[in-house]
Amino acid sequence: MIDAVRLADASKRAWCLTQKVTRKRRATLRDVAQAAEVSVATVSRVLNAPATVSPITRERVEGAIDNLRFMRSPAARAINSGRTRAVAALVPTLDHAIFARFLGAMETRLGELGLSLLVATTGGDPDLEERKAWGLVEIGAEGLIVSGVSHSTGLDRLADRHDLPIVATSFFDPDATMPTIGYDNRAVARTALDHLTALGHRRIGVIHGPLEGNDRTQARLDALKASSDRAQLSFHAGDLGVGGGCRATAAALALPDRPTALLCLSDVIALGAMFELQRAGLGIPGDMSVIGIDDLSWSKHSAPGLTSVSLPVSEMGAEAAAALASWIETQERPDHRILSHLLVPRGSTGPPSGV
Amino acid sequence: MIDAVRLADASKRAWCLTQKVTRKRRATLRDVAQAAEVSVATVSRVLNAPATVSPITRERVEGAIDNLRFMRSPAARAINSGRTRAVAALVPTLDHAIFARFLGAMETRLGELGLSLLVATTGGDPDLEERKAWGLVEIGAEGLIVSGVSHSTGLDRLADRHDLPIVATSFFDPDATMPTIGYDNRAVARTALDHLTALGHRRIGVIHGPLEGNDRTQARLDALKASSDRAQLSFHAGDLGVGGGCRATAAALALPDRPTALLCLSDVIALGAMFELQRAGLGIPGDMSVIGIDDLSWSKHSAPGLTSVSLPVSEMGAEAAAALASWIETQERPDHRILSHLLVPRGSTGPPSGV
DNA sequence: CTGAAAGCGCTAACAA
DNA sequence: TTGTTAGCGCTTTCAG
Repeated sequence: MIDAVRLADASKRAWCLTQKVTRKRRATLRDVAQAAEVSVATVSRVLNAPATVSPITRERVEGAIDNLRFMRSPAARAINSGRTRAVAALVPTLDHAIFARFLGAMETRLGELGLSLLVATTGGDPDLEERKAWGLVEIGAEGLIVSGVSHSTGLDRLADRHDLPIVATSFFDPDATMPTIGYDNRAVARTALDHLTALGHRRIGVIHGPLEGNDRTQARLDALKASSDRAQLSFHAGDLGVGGGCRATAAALALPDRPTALLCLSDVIALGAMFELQRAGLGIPGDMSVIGIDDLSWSKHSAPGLTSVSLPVSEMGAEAAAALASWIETQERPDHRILSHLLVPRGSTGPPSGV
Repeated sequence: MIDAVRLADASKRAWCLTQKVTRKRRATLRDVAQAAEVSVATVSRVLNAPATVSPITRERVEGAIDNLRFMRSPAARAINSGRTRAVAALVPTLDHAIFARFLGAMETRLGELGLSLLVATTGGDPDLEERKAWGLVEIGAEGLIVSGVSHSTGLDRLADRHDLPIVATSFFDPDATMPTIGYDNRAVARTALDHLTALGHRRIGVIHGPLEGNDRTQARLDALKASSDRAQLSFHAGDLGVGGGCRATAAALALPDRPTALLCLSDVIALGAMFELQRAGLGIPGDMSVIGIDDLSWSKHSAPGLTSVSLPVSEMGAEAAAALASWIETQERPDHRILSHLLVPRGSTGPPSGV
């Protein structure tokens, strides 16, 4: 019945000013126009270019807007502008400081650029990754930032099919089909190893998490294996998280020819290693050196401070956001970008005992 | 010129089948209809109710869809359905395990419910909180879940203005204007205190983070102060994070009449306390008991295991997601909901020395 | 089973 | 400065 009113000859302003819109139906631009006795164009103007409307009409319109508690429909705006102003990030999990930090930086940067962030987690499952990616696009993501798995072809299909900007992060690979913004995981691992060998360590236990669907861990491990002439390396896998670090470390300690240093592929794992060493009554770095990767915010505060390779995670988030935004804006695909890591030596590493 | 084609008499199917759509313009429903020689309605049907279309036409249409790499416009769908299928969460920061875990659980649940998650961070700033909330709604969030600050009136205005479903989490308050889903922070703090006093501690140092814009910390502190007849409490504030815990702990240790136990208002702070104690050469729990709140995933693995009050953070995320979804779906505002916490005694607490 | 046509709520020419 | 009027891309009656 509201429609009947609308369809009535618009020039004949015979409607009743005091009519109450049926409760629960949200006010539209037309309702406002009607209430303010102006055209929809005028209302649209006070919304988008207030300066072009005479103060007096503007006030009237604004009054109507307030009375009717009007809000523009995002969908209708989007359909006209062709833009939703939202992009999406796909990460394996939020329950990991490194991804959380990454997303935080990204969200902040996107906010500055006037974009909102959709977040979805994949649990490291390529299938889910693909499904969620489609879902995100279907609800309006203008671009995607993926972190983690990423080498799946599903995303390539999406990118191709939809001309969707997708940037991959957490690794750098100039040969990848989509732009990558990240660090060189092989170099990162080598940096850690170099630090240990430079201190004189020759028997080193490498403590790492699960490999499945984790390119980063794999790349680091590969680099280490390729450098195994520099030291005698033993590899110990654990589950995700601190617990995994504990168990893998226990395995390393049980070795007949125990390592003099532990190279942990993440700070979280290193924390587990430190706990385990403490339980074993081993001193750090006196009995065992420990180095991590990530340089999480607590690493500098541990006792002793954890030597770590600092990864440009926040920078990566911000850069990825900026790259994606510019891609969307200019239609020009951004270049791959490598970010540098940095060794942060602290108390947890020292020369092997007996040197 | 494409439009010229479109405007040509539609019944006269005189267009060239091999014409290539101008590259870069995304295919629309009409393009598909044209290519498949059917009406837009039919294309829409194969998209939304494939069963109602004859297999042969359907195949033709699907072929066209593939050829033209067609994807429906989310905006256009939303404008018709009135639904965006996205909700938003507003948290102080992502850089904190507790919020990350919360969001993770929420995203998972929302995914099951067919909703996507927009995430924005406020840095604990009420102004930013309000701005971001409006922004999220303006790009299409159908509902909001806030965590942290939340007592700002700005959100109430938003809720009122837009009839926007907003649920508040991380605390429980049946008198709040919006539905709250959370735990009783006062009870949580009392549980921790009870544990310590039951063990015989009478001088307890309370280690906490910043208060500004943090209702949860404030509520916990209030409860503690109200119970100060049970023990002699000293309060030590630190910055956010492990570092803050270290410094506040150092202050507590410097007290002339040193506490026998440290009640840390979060596990992160407790980690800082443990590090600091280790640096000071004090044994846990021999020289000093430590209890935290949160029961983060690493807490059980520390050396010794950290006694903590487990907070139903994941459950809270899932519940909040479900409540918001049902609110949106049924238009019925959900009830407040209180979730229970649980003391998890581990090795870091014991009777005071000398008892 | 299929098509024509009327919108959804808004923006943007183009006129007045 | 303001109004008229086409659409945006899709869904959805209502007829055939």
